[in-house]
Amino acid sequence: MSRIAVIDFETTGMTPQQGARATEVAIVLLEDGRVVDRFQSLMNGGVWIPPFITQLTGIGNAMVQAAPAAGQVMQDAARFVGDTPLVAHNAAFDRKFWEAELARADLPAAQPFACTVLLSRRLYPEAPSHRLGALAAFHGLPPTGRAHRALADAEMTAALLQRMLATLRERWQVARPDHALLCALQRCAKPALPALLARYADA
DNA sequence: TGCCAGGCCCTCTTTAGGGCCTT
Repeated sequence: MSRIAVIDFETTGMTPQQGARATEVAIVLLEDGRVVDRFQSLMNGGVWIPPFITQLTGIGNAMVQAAPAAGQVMQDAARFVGDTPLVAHNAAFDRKFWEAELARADLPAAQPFACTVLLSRRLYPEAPSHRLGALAAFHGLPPTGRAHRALADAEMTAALLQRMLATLRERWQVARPDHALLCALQRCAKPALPALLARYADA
């Protein structure tokens, strides 16, 4: 059985290195490409949320102040994920917050990440944009809720990933795409793509 | 004072620069 956890953070800024903290996390668990479970929580990191972030996400200071402590949320999130490999849209961003918030909670972060932006650039070079909303429109994916809320974006990323898994099966005859293939695919040079996927294709 | 990320990709590239993508 192939398990993948799709994760999305809402935060107060672009990077923890500049003091930004997570305000919400959502995780959608896929087994063999099907959604089987979800985790979502606002989280209180004890920081002020800039107005433009509230305008962007709809997450305000009162909401976060009433939320569980960030450390408790990360403990629950880490337990939910276990050793399941992770996927995110622009994974470099979410991986930094995953690692930073877990480190604050004295928890290890050993899960490998795959990135749907990099995968999309490989699988759909014809897409006009690889932003999450643009890809949803490009593929005709149904709406999942307010954009820039963690669960809605994680659900949309999961739907995009499901579309990618279907593309791998239908266009490239890869019967059981797994996280290891996604990691190889996202870093594979374009000319080498057919050879890589041929190795994974059903004989 | 002015600026502030960073990894990846593309190309009028490779002794580099600019755009994308995430909040």
